[in-house]
Amino acid sequence: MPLQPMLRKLATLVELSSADTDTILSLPYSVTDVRHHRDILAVGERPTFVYVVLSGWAARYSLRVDGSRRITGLMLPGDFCGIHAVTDAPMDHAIGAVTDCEVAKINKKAVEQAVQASPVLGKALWRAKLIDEAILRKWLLNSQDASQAMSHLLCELFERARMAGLTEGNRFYVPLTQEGLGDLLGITSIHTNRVLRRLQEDELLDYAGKEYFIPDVAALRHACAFSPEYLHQYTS
Amino acid sequence: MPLQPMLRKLATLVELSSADTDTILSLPYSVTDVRHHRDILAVGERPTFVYVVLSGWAARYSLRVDGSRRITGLMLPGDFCGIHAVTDAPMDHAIGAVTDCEVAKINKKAVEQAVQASPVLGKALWRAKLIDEAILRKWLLNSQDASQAMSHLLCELFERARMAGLTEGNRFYVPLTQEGLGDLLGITSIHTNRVLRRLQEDELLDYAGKEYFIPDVAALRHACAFSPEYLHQYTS
DNA sequence: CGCCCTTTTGAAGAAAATCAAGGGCAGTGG
DNA sequence: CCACTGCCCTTGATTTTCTTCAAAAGGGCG
Repeated sequence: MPLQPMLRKLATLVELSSADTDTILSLPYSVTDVRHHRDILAVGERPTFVYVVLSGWAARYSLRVDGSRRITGLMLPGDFCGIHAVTDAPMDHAIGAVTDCEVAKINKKAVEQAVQASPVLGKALWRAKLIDEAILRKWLLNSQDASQAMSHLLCELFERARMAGLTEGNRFYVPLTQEGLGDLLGITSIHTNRVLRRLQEDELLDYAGKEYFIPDVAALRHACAFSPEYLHQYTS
Repeated sequence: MPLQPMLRKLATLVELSSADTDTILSLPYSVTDVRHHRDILAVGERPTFVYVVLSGWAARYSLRVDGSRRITGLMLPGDFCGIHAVTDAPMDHAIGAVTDCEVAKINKKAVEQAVQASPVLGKALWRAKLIDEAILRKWLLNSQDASQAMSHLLCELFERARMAGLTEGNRFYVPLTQEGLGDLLGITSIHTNRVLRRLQEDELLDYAGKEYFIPDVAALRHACAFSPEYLHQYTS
């Protein structure tokens, strides 16, 4: 069942009855393959679908006048975008595939009907949006100090990858170059490199290529005051 | 009618029928006065109301371990917060009054019922949230260069103040100290001062105390690539 | 093997923080 | 009325952080 990653994600947001699960699994969808660096949604486009990442990573990003890029959001398997479709508004930023991705397109009307049938689904969409917003606030909050921002980002990505079932112990894969990480934090790739090496020296982090390893999660979290609650505002 | 600012705001988001207006005006609410620097919602609190700012400015903020503050959102008259209430999640940040404020508290259940009665209201709430998110993305995007960030912020505030009916020509009032502006941009008050003076020298901006004047809106906008679409993703 | 992309390191320069201090202005109280 | 106080704005000097420029060293893949 291809929509499995979405179900997994939704299950972290709300408690799904088997009826809700049925509603979701009966959603009509089509799966598209998107090659890395290709856009899933372009600036100015008015999405008529809700998009769910099934495999791979995608990112919200904007380009500046000088050509530099800033990533303003990341989507891991199970994450969706284009909920935005409810508003008929044009995209003020783009969403691009970071790696080759499988993406499910679900018709906006079908989503609206599903929300009618399973109100808890509407609640889940709200929660997902609020988490997106909470993440943006954290990124803004941590943007003062590159080292702290990096540590916090890695804590966040580790946690999100873990929730998506993409970790092995304290090891995980981040399919971004150091330049990509820089675009996330708003620093140059050179500075990204130095910050990473520093964390490695301090034994808060280890990495080889795009494989990352956190020797001591508590220590890394402590270094950047990371507290995971904002990622799953799930309490019911 | 005290809820006037909220109506005005909603009218920028969706087209309200007179029935919708009636639904909104019949919402039960109570008005509270909040003194400046007091919290409307504290960290950890689980809001059971939706709060609407009727007069004054409020801000979302977080405190860092070192005591410094970062403002991650601003609320002008008509703006609401605590929509968040739908999720029962505890606040991961605080909302405080920037100036003395009048705030309306509307019971969460009443809001849910109003959304049932006037679905367009639900759409408006979604739009408002999406605009909050778009603003956060812009702040992140512009956080690279203090001068550009400041110009962009002032363009945004002018536009938002204008939509709320708080401007006189190109003149408007920003009830924040330079330290407050610094907390918005993530820079020190000293640097804030230098950036403002620079804009003044360049004749992109004039100010005296908290009164700001933009001699040439197009010029200021051009300097920071400001384009207002993200503020009112209103197209229907 | 050779090429391209990415990582790594060095050195110089710009942007912003920090440290330090003076000045204006409004409110308060003698 | 004036001195005092607190808050905010302003400016200068110094230090830290990050960028820019430059170049070398891996690493995967045709």
